[in-house]
Amino acid sequence: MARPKNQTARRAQLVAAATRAVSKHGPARVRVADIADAAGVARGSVHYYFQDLDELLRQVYKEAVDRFFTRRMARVSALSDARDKLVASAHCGLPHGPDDELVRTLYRFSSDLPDDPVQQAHIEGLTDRQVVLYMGILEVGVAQGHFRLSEPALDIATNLVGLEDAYGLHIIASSSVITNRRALDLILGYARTATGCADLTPDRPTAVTPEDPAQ
Amino acid sequence: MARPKNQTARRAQLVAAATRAVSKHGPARVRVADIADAAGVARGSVHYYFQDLDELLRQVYKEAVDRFFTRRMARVSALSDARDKLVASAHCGLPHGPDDELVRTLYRFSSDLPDDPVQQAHIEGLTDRQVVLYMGILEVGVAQGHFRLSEPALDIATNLVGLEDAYGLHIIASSSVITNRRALDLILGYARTATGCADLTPDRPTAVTPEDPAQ
Amino acid sequence: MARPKNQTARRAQLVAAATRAVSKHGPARVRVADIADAAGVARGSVHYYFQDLDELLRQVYKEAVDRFFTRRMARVSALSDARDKLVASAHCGLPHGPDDELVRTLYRFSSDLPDDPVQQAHIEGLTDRQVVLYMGILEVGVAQGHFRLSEPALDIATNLVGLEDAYGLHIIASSSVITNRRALDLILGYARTATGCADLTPDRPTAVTPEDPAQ
Amino acid sequence: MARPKNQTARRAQLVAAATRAVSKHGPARVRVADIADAAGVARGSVHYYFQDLDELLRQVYKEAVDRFFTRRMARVSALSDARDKLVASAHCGLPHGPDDELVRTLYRFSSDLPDDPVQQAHIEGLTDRQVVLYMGILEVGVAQGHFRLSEPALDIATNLVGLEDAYGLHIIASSSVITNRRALDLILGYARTATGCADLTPDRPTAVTPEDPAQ
DNA sequence: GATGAATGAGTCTTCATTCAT
DNA sequence: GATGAATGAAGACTCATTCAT
Repeated sequence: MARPKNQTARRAQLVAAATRAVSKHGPARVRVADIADAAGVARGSVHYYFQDLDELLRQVYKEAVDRFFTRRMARVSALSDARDKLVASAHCGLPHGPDDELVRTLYRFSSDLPDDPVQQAHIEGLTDRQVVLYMGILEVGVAQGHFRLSEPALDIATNLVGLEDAYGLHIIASSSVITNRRALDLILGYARTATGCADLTPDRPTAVTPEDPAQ
Repeated sequence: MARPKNQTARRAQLVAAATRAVSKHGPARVRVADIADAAGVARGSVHYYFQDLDELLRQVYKEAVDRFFTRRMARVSALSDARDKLVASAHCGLPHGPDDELVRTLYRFSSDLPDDPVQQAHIEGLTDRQVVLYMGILEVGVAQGHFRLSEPALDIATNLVGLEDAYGLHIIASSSVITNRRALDLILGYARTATGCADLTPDRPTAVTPEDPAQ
Repeated sequence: MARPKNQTARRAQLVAAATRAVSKHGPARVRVADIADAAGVARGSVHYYFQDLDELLRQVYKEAVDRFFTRRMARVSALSDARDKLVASAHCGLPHGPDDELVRTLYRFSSDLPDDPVQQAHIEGLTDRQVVLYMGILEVGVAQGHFRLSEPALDIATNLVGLEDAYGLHIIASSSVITNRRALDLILGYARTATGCADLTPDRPTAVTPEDPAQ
Repeated sequence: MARPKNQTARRAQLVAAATRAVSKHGPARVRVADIADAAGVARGSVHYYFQDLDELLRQVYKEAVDRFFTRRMARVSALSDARDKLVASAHCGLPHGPDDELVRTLYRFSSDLPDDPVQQAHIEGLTDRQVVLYMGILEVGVAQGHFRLSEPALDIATNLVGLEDAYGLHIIASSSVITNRRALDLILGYARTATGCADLTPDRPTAVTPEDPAQ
């Protein structure tokens, strides 16, 4: 709580603006001017709150990772049936579309990590956390008697995350073949095969609010 | 043959150098100086052979895509058993390791596509071609009686390519969890499940030279 | 008394802080932030009391000159024997050491006079006043029968001031050769030669407080 | 000789231009644009030859010190009579006038040395070398029977250098009192007193070219 | 054919100054 | 009275591109 309240709010505003700007231009090409414009402030103001562009970008990345994972966790843990959990997890692991800024930003960073090992560790951590999430879901599903795994749980979980990653990139890139819906079908198709559970369908009724409007 | 012979050789040399440079710095951060240094020529020479940096980068991307796919096609079509084909395809769709310049360059581009729609079309095309390749393999496998598909061939093929993409990115990023070997296991694990064919193992004897030294 | 009392006190506080800051960074490199920090006030406050940085710096210079000369005058006029006067004057014309902020500030300005002719006049005035001071001492010494001048009084006085200037700069620059003590010896050596008075020794008993604690 | 000839020439040209610019604005206020303008080149060109402004400024300082001392050494060693040597040394240790760029640059640096200890060592070295020069002259004069020293040779030499420093600063600052001629008189006045040699006059015939046109 | 000197547009960054509170 | 958030002008530095040789 060292920072006064306004400082924090302004920084958050700039991080949000920077996220939009990175989503659009990528971390390697984004300019301070892009961020300032997106935030509606003068260029000098960016440096009033952040030492330099790198510090701001690191913050953008860190928060994107956290928000992305937090969002999923909240969605998944609100459900009890493993089948619901799995479908929900797949659903919100994928970008809504080419304009999903949060996920888009994440992908932009993924191929442009500077030599900073800290940042590289972050991305590995994100993947690991997702794998662990799916592992838990699979184990719950087995315990509930819904799933019968054809491969080790770790392998299935890893593959699910891998497919999400890959299709997410396509969705972000505005692929005409892989849309959000098609990606979900493909992932659940694999999930059905790997768990032997035919109930894993995209339109599986979800108990929670299907879309978090505040994000 | 409008271009003189030397012209062509020099351009190829520069494209090769640029590929190395992009592999290292990414297309958004690579400098003309990096490329000239990598090629062992003067800076001005780059513009003697290419209108501007963008033209060179486009060429780098185009050739990387072509070489990547050509490599796989050659490997796969040299085999006749669909099981061999599938294992070989998976094998050479993955980067050897973090230093695989060709694949690394491809991934670098994937998250940094400029607004150029032509280049965006290219990457979609690459994915499509790979999917078609796997589709063919799956159909041959069915015809040969080795495979019994649990999902539509298109879906399986798409998933296989997706997994390759995802794990390739991890390998390139020097992930400690997903190595080339682990990725191959995971992909073949899925392939076995989806085709019902237990013969799809990483060490499946390959008839061709296991490693092409020239890239 | 147009200015309210507090106003005056605050300005003095800022001038003192600015003197410290200039002593450290030099007038050309000192920043408003340095001064505000040194004074323990907010940055904006500097402009509340001074139109701009230049005005404050001019004030710093003016006061440094005045304080420097006032200090000497007080010391010298408190003594009656011309020999004591001369030794005391030499003593307090030199910086105590590299950390003598007042003199350090003066020297910092000396080589960084802006094109402002007013400020240039100030420094000439300072030198002149010192020369006049020494002239008076020499004449008193002659009258008292202690000194027998080998050159015109003006020349000796000018040379004494010149030597003080030169050695002061070395002391401020942390010279290992020219310390405060060595400088005093050299100056008095010249003074003995020029006045033919062997009594001009550094440790000549001084009747006043040897050190003014308030600056 | 690693650097090609043109590189060297261009760098020298820029150092000369930078010397002029520093002479005018001081090292703390000189801008890259000032230097580029003085050299008649574009701003970017400055960075083509020097890593950054600091590197160029360091070079300016180094060369000014060297040239200044070399000039004196040449003049002094061309004479054999110690009286001529002393007068010549004093003559060319002083700036010709307010526009003497070489000396002006030197003085500009003297009060604005950054925290760089290397540069601080340089200035001490310059003073030391000058003192040694005068020491030699004094000893020769004694040996030739012209001088009879009233103080230790080291003290006289140090004082002579001190006076030169002090008056040089005044000349540079366009003092109306201390001109080149007046400074020379004062210094030689002291020299006559300290050496007991009445022959040390400003207009002492000098055997060499009185002014080096190429500097 | 090739070079590398030279350029200047584009960016980041610093910091004096303003002003609402 | 004082503050510190916010600004924008100024300046250093980078680097793609040009061009004379």
